[in-house]
Amino acid sequence: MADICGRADGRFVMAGDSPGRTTYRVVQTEILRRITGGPWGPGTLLPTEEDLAQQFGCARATINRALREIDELGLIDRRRKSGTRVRLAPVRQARFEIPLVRAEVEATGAAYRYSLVHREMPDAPDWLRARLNLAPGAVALHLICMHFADGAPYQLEDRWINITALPQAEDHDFDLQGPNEWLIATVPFSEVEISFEATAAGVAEVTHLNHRSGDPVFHVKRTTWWQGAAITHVGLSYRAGHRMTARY
Amino acid sequence: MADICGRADGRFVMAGDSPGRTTYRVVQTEILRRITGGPWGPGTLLPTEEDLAQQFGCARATINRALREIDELGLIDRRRKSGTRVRLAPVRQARFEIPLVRAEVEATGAAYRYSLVHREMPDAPDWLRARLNLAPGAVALHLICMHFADGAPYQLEDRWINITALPQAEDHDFDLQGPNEWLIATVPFSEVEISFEATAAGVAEVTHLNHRSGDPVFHVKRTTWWQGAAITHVGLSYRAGHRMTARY
DNA sequence: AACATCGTTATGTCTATACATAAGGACCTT
DNA sequence: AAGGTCCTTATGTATAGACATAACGATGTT
Repeated sequence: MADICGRADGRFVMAGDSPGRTTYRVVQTEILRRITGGPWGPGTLLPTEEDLAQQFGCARATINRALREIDELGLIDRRRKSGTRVRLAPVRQARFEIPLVRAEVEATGAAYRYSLVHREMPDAPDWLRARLNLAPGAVALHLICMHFADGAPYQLEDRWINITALPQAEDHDFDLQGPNEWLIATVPFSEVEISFEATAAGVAEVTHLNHRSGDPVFHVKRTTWWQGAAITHVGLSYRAGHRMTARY
Repeated sequence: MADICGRADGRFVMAGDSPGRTTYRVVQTEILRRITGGPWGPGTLLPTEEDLAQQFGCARATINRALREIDELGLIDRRRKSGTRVRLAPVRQARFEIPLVRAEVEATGAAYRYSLVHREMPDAPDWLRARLNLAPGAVALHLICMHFADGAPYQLEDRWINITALPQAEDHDFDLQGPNEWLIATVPFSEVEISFEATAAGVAEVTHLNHRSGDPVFHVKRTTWWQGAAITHVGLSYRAGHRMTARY
């Protein structure tokens, strides 16, 4: 990496700019180093952007960008007039990528297979009507699907689709393609609420995922809106031992 | 919000700038609107930054910032020379804030209480030595703690601390303050790996969380490093019915 | 002491301009 | 057809300079 050389007068010199090493990144790295391991512990008031620009020998806009991104990480607190302060307790946040099941399976090197287990279009049950804000007596498309990894059950999908908002779904054939992939192609930019919990295996999980009744199941519920209208609600049950992992 | 008025010549006029409405935000909102509901569906090649700057009547740097942030959302794909394209399938990502248990409990309006259940300093078991990269025969500080919400069990914490890396931990009194809060104050800027899973209630969960044996438990495992050295590993078991929720 | 006013200051944003850099495409060679 | 060279183009970054805006703190008023 580009070296940063401290000098007696407090100025810094950036040297050896290897490819990919932009000024704001070098500055950012150095500031992060000072915060996380160096002289700028929690609570420290940083020099002003102008001072830092002087010290690093760059424009204030460059310092501003470096600090803005560190702010987005949750490590510092920036306020007009008061200046930039290192947070006492950094705001911890984890980012999870939510992949398609297909991608999730194929990323492990396993072969992916999909199958539609069940399809019907009953009156929407009360809990679903409440969740998707459906009219009384509305019908909804109910799909149960299985996703396999190398032939073994991987995920059970229990999906409801709002036919009023998405009438095309009624005529679509979900035998070959999972509803998720179709939905993403049809309604690409939706709002999502997702939640994770541990549930006990019921009849469906016992039948399709080879769980024993009452076994712990990693379960995801997801509701999707588009332009204010609820489109679909899905429950995903994973095979035994499933984990979600992230770093931050 | 500030209105954007389309004109016959394709130019746009920004009007009615209410407070907080900056140019790049207005531009961003309008571009997002065109992508998510308007003419720029998946696969569309957007005009160049220069063209957009012309159309919106602002500088290219402003367009650049708006597009850069949309890129970070995972909605577009930007490439030099090729230009900016709307992703066929947006990259879905959820952000979870990882709060302190105390904050988590108090956010629900409940009163928080902490208690130390158990403290010892045995030889580190093999699985822990592997995880924290400890020397053979190393000892580790083992703490079991409970977190209560309005007097009811909320979370069981089973923590191991690397005494070699953090010798202060041995002398600290964890009777009043949870190890998490102490660690955050002591080692504020650490790297973390976190994972979620569904496990079956064991003896500890039955004893402290009132689960029945084998009940599903929402379980979190977290390992923390600082400057390359593993500091601590913790397992968190939640009371029945716990959920983690996010929107994106 | 409580409160309103106002100047100062550090960050927030915007602009015009410049140069850097990745990469598509045309052209030429083998 | 396959491969290499060079030109062109759109994004990526950096800059100086300017004005906007939130908010601390001092000053004056009730």
